[in-house]
Amino acid sequence: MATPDTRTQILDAAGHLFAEHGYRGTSIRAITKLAGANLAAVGYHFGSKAELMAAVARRVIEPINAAQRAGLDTLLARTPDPPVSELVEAFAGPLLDEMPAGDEGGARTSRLIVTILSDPAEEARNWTGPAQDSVRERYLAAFARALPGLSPEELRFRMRGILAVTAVDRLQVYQQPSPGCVPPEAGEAARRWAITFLTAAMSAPPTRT
Amino acid sequence: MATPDTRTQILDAAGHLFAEHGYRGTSIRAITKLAGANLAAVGYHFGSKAELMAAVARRVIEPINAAQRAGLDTLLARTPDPPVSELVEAFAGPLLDEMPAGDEGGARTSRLIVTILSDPAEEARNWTGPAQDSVRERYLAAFARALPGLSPEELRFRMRGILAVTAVDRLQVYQQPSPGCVPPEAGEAARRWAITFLTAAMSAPPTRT
DNA sequence: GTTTAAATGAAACGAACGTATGAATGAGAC
DNA sequence: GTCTCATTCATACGTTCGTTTCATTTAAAC
Repeated sequence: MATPDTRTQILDAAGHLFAEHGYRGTSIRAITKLAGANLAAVGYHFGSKAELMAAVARRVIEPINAAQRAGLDTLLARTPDPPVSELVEAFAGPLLDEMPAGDEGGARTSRLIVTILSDPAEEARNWTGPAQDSVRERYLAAFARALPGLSPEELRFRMRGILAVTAVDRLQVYQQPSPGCVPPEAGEAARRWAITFLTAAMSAPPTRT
Repeated sequence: MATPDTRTQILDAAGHLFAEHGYRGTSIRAITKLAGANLAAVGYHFGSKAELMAAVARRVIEPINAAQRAGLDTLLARTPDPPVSELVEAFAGPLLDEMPAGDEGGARTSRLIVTILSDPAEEARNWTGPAQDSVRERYLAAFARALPGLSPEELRFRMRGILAVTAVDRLQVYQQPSPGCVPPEAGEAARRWAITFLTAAMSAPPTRT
């Protein structure tokens, strides 16, 4: 296959290294070395390390956003009031698909998203762009219709719970001790476990006040 | 009040800064400056920056572990088979208590735990010590008795879900747009929301295979 | 008062970092 | 051939980092 251009190679290398060592733990030198490019290539193609990170984040998150949006469109085309379980599937499914358990690339994507979401730097809030905000608001409205008794605040809390469960899936805690013996079908199983877990959680009756 | 000793002042300052800017985003110079101590004090009292982080992590996590352990002891003293809701309360409660929403200190603790759990560095896995492992295994066993149909793998998945929901509570996503208008009672409300959310999730029937 | 050990202070070390600069290289246009 | 412009390259700059060193201070023991 033809080797991709320098810009793409840098994006790939940065995706690997940011996921593995975090934003601050990854140097431009390490990225360009892994990409087989010159040190100055990052400045030339992206402007700065922060803008490179933003490009990496966009490349990871945009397909997820698109799939979430398409899933909701499909649901709403069928009925104006989709059930909770299908909303959960449409919202969490793309997240789980992009980071399947037991898959190396999936673990990397998951770590990358955790890196993005958990970075304390203020600028990290602008890494993802405003596109996902509109998707979230649409799901928020759909969930609000499906869960009429829920206050907006508690609903936001639960939506954040979905994000937490899907994104933090790959944190090492509670992982099987021997990483080598993760069965190959664990990816699909974990996907269904997550849907079960989240559907039950979202469907819980409102907390009585 | 008497000013605490240098060691404690450094621990306090490090707790603030690690939570706010992450491990790599915080310099020893910033810590000692905030603590009003000399730059070399970290090396003298803790040995290195990494060991300082481990001390900070232990100080935050140990009370949570102790409360989790005590809660389970209380439950098991009453009945050998506590219901799921009470197990969730005993396990997640101390986590939520140490990082109440709407409270500045709670937000800091939450961010600190996210920093610890999400740090990609390998050494971060040794920041917390082995004490919490035994607590987790005990809860794992208690949940297994309360949820007899669940496979060990799915149970581990759900336990990780508890951790995710409680720890990631404070990630900015889905936060109210205007941070000033968070009602003061939001802390206690969020606590109950989390218990509701997690109890329903843990009580879900096993995913059919 | 002298001794001793713990604690603090000021200063420096080498290394790694992000970024900027200007020359070299390459391929297509004319 | 030569001009042009996008890209790549080697190199350097200034900063900040964690750590170390060694002198100085402090306070309790004798």
